[in-house]
Amino acid sequence: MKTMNAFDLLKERGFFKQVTFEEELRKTLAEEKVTAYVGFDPTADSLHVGHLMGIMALAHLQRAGHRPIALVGGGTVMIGDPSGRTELRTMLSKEVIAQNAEAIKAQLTHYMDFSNDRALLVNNADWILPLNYIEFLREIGSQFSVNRMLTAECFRSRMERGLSFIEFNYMLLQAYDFLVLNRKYGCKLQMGGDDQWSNILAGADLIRRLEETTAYGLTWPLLTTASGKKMGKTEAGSVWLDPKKTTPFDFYQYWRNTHDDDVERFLGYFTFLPMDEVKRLGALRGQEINEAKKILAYEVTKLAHGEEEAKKAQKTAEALFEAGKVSASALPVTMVTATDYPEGIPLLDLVVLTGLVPSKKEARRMIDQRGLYLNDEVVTEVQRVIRPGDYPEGLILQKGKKIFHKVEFK
RNA sequence: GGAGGGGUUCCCGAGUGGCCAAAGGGGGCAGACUGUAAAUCUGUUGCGUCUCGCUUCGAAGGUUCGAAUCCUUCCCCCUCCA
Repeated sequence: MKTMNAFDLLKERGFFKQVTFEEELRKTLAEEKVTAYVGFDPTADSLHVGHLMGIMALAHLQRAGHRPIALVGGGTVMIGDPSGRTELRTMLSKEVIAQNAEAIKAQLTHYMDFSNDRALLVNNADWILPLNYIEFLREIGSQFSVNRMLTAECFRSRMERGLSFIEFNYMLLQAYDFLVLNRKYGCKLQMGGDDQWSNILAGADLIRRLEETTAYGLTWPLLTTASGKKMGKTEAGSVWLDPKKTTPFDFYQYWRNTHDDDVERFLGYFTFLPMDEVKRLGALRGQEINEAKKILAYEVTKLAHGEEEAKKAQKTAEALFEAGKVSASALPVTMVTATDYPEGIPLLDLVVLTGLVPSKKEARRMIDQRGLYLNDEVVTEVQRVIRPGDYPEGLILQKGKKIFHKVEFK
């Protein structure tokens, strides 16, 4: 089967906002195996949903026969990208960054194949940390015009608030990354969110000047949900790819609750479903679009956590919401040692213990407002005490309509 | 380095001696309505042994019966000048 041009594929799936030399890039992607990279900052020991655009862009490219490089910004993270930020980033220690990079690689392997150098993972700490300041200034710094840099959007917005010199250098380092990857691996394409546009251009320019060869840049639209919220953030914090930080069930639920207007876009970005299927699902209206949401949630969860977990999450969700049954295996569980509470444990304490609410005060409020359920029944008695033996099978606490937590006794 | 302005609860922002756990908005949470959607409406939003107590208004001291509010020192941020 003749595969589609990778450029058209990305464009069709929505990974397209700005691009350099569109036709030329398209041609290159048709004619040769292209090495392309996306950078990820190792600010935490797990990637989260906000990184998924970059991951999927690389994964789609690999499936179209090209070679992705995932660059972990272990060096640049020590500077902090000023784009879209108003504050200096806190600096992490080298050890922590190295650990994070490892964890990130493990997660990336779910999405692409790193065997036999079919995809590469590099850490820019390897070449940025040893840099010599004077040499860097002479080789790289001399190629940049401050006047021009200041016209870049990412700096302009910061001119009013102030911009530290260290942040001002971020662009040079990112450009340098691209140059290094170009020299070492023949990397010709850098991709990123649209906030990265000026940094990507800087890199492509630098390569053109020093290597006298063309390098390309492609950005995708910055991802916000239809309700204008930042992608991947919930009240509970980020939605992580690490199952220890965000359970597969919660992960599934995050996608299951996608806004109607986001469903089609998300299917394009975050699944490998063929586009005609994506369009069909996205066209569903009213109650029917729930089908599309289930498929979205299932597919995305499958990619992140594997088929088994995805099925489990889906089953749990169906049992909970459709059959109204409270049983279910994929819920987060808290174990309570009965012997620690010979008199029984006050429900208020139990709710706090599960992490459903941060304080007893809030637990009280929750009960007052009839927002807490125990095994499907509204809790009305604030002072209720759960005695050992009351629920030998364990019990399920529910906060509001959608948040469930299982408690088991031992 | 000089002059001026400012740091308030998750965020923005009012509050200049007691009526302040601190207006208002945003956000969050819960309820109603629904499709596990959106919008809308209602309630709620420091902690606890909860008609009472404790902690909070950049930090530490001080004045006072009483301080977010007054005084002292320190830290940080911004603007203008150099």
